[in-house]
Amino acid sequence: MADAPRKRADARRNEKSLLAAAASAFVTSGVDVPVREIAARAGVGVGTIYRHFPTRADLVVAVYRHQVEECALAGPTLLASCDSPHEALTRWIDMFVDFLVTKHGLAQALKSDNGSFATLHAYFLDRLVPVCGQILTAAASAGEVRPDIEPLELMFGVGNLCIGAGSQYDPRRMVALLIAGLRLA
Amino acid sequence: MADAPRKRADARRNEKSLLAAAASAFVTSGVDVPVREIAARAGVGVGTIYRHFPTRADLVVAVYRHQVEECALAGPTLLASCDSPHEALTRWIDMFVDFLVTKHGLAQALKSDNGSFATLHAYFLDRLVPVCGQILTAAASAGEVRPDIEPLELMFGVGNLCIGAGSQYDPRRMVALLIAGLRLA
DNA sequence: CACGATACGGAACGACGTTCCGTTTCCCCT
DNA sequence: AGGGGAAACGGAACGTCGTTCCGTATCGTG
Repeated sequence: MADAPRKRADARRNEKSLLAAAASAFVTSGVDVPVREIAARAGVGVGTIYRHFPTRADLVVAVYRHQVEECALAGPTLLASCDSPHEALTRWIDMFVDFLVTKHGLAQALKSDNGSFATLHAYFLDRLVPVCGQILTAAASAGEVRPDIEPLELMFGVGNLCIGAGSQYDPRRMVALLIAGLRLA
Repeated sequence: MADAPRKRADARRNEKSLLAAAASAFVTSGVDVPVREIAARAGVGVGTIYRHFPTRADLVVAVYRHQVEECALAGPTLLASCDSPHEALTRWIDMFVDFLVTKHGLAQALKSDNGSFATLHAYFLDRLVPVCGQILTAAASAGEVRPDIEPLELMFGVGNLCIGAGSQYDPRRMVALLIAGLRLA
């Protein structure tokens, strides 16, 4: 695993174009944008997409990896800087919500058991669930929230609330309601 | 609008087959089951489906109309028979959740702004939102829940929580959390 | 029974995801 | 420098899906 066997120059170039094209296509048409359109924007053939990113999930992960990382790192930071674990939880969840709602159909894709999204699923969860768990147990230890809620289910619940938010309700408000329900009387 | 101009016998027969086939197909493959499969199960051509049910939503509405009606009627009943409006709210929401989770992809379809689901959307909302609103205002008047939550947003929130429940969490439990968040301290 | 109205079936079309392979491009080695 | 094999490319082709359309079959009435 020492040194990665350098890929060809055109391959690296195309991968970059693809990432840029996908990022731009995602914001205008959601993560469900047709493969052909991403290919067209990047000026490559569809085959090239599949070679670099075998599943759509791989592409989505690659595009959003940076932001997911940011969200994961914010967890410990918030926990250290906030007055109470509950405040940290609220702030972190808000951050997570903001991330989800700005990406059309991302949460949608996350819940899908479509198989082709399995990678996406796994990546997001592996990275974020432990962070959420850390904050959650801190808050539970402080007696601020119920101790019987798993981070996994909380994150799925929040994710699902963000899916359909559309214009029907304010996702942050609705999620806040859910978080309020966590509180111990 | 006096008397409906009797349809042909074969047309009525096919409509029945179609409803039965769709109902059975929905439970085994979700409401996203391919049109061709419903047609095959009913022993008719695809054209026949579109003649009877111009959009998929019309078919779904027809299949589930009875259960939606039941849910709508239960609202006033619960309100009258329960000790507190909040208990009625809890019970009614539970009923709604049970209805949603047993229909794969129904909530999914409900949130979709796909256009072809507009009818479905409208029907469910027209029928259930007023009922939810009635219970909600009763509970608010009794000082049991926050008065600033609209029935529409609550129902969407609950619906979205039911969408991805899958095996990740118990939808009733998660929805209960949301309802708990409604409570006034 | 015959004839118009009504309804039927499934071929046909366009959009999409995905695969596959003939062709092009790159990069290393001599 | 330049040649050859590996790596990567592009887009045609295939299967699936929703939807439309119209020639054909069926119904029910006079």
